[in-house]
Amino acid sequence: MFSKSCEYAIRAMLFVAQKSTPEIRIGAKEIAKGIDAPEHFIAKIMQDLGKKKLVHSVKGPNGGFYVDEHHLKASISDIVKAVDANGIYMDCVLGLKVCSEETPCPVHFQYKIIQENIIQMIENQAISAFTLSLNLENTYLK
Amino acid sequence: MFSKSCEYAIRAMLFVAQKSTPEIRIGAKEIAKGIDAPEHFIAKIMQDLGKKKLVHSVKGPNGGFYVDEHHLKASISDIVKAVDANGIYMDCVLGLKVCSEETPCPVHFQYKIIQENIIQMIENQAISAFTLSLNLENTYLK
DNA sequence: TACAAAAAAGATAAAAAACTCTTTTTATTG
DNA sequence: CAATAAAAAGAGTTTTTTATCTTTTTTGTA
Repeated sequence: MFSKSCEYAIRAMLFVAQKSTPEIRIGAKEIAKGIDAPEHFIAKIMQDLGKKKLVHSVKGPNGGFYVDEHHLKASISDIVKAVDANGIYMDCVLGLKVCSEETPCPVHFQYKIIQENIIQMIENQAISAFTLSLNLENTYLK
Repeated sequence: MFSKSCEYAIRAMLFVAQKSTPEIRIGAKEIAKGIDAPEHFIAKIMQDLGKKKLVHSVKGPNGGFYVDEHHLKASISDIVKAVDANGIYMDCVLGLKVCSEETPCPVHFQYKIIQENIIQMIENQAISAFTLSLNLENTYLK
């Protein structure tokens, strides 16, 4: 459904949302450990999320990544769009170049409902909504 | 969601189901044209579906692929399992190694419903059920 | 029996995704 | 100001996926 990069990006972002404040930044190494992902790969992904303005980054000693109130209002879909583009919104589940109400693939109408549910899953909660249950250890990132 | 190979496999199988009988076999080239996919790649995929007993194949002049009554009772999920293994049934949508009711990822319970819908989409109709609307040109494979 | 058609098998190639390493830049702190 | 910590940048590697090409085997038919 999502690329490995995107899975890591989502988990990394949720981790930073849970652990960081503008004063307390989280380094790539710590993120990698926190979500059980390869360190250098996470570094690249975080760099990307920084470019796309989904997180802040600070260089130098005590630097790292953090999110502010604004970032916390983003949704998982913002991460997905940044990393995997709009495939989830656009692409036919059977790979047809065009698949529409007029020229549907054999599962078009069944998939449409699933797609709407996926979109709801990634759009209808802000990043901030996930931190509570992470803190309570009701949900996990590794 | 599915690999490219799996998308092709599903479309190829539906195409063969629509066009073949035990007497009238469909060649890899014809399948490739019929679903707009690369010929040699389709040949490999069909070879695979043959090994996995999802289609029959006949060598030599007038040979090709066909499905019988038994094959028509299979579902898309049988193709998916043959080509992509059981990821759709098993894997965490955020890539956690273990993701369960006890140690769920942050979207576990939302995704669970989606996953059930996906499984229903690929399990609850036999291959034979798709040929009618293909024949009526209410659905398309390319 | 010779030829041709088609899949099977296997090798190879190209592209993309996943992952790693090195160097540079920036900033903090002793 | 020197040392150090951390991200940025960029190059490189490995693995997987996608796709192609060539040779072999099988089989029907002239």
